[in-house]
Amino acid sequence: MSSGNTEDPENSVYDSITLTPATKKEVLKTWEFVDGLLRESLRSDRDSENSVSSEKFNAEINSTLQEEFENKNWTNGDNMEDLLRKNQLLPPPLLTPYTSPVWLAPPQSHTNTVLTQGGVQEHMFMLPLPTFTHHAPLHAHPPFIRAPLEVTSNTNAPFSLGAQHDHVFRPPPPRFTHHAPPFPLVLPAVQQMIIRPPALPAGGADSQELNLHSLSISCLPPDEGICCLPIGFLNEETLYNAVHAPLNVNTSNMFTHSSLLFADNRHNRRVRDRRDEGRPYVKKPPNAFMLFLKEIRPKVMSELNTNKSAMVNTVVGEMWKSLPAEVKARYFEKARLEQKLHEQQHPGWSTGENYGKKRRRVKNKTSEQQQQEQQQYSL
DNA sequence: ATTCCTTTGAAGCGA
DNA sequence: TCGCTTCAAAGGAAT
Repeated sequence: MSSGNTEDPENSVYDSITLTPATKKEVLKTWEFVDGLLRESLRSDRDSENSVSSEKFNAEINSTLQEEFENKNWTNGDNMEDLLRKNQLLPPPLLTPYTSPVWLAPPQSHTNTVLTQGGVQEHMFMLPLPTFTHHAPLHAHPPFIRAPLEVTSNTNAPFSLGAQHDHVFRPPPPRFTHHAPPFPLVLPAVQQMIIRPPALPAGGADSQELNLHSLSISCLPPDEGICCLPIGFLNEETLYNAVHAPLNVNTSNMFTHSSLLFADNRHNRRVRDRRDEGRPYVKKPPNAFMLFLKEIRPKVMSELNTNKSAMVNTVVGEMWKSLPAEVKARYFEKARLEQKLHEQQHPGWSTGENYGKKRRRVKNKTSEQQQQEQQQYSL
């Protein structure tokens, strides 16, 4: 590693790489932005409110899982396989307190047998396996820039679980590699970083919504004459407008049962194109990182005062890698639900249907290859 | 007008 | 099975 003075990050980063003082300054300033963002996020979204959010989130998750179970949408075997496939990335969905696994009693008519760490557990349905619960890592990996890096625990400032799921740790001394990304994150030594995932559900304690990416369950006020007015169809689904009956058509209140509303016209265009061919373009469900990205992007953009998504995504990517597994697990679980929902909404659909539909410019391709591709697309 | 950039994870595809 | 490619989101930048 570098022989630079790690106690003076601004001057030691790094002797082996030529960096102008301006670049160094900019990089450090950038990190201050990120640190400030995270601290502000921690301050503004604190304690009890988030606790309720977590409980709500867990309740919704458990409810959905129970429903899936009762409907036999999946089995214990499926779940175990899924957990095993994801290795240790699926500690239990419950978040606070981090002490006992979640137990869901199966319907009386079922006499399920599930495997636990200690052997066979009968007549109980457990999510997830306690094995993963107890082995969930209790420390965060410090953020790092790029491979090759040896990410080691910082014994001077061990990771600690703060209120709810705040995670405090000290980043390692700043490092550059020869493959530094365009937007390198350089972490000044001894600077403390507080990462807090967005509260779930996004609406906070008072929210009446469980916001899955592909399904927003809206609880309308019980009275006040709100009604759902069918106003058309979108991708084979009825599109409703929530209105004060019988007048006041307000397009801002539109909602639909699924995800096929896109704010970006470019994406709408793609959907339209596919529909014109007789088949709607069904997007693939988002993975865990995409859900995290979608939630935290607005805050990052706001705090960094930039609209450059590529830069923001790089920052969020570093944040994601810094999240402890038990926090990531919430997003993996949410992504799993998204996928289940997607399967139900689009039976028989596979990601292969979208494969190769996007037209990309490809670097370093021969003109012959590009010609072949163009011929393919024109078919 | 269209594609790239940039991230991680899931899945398809060809060898 | 393995390694590579594509696509999910997003919006400014590049083509």
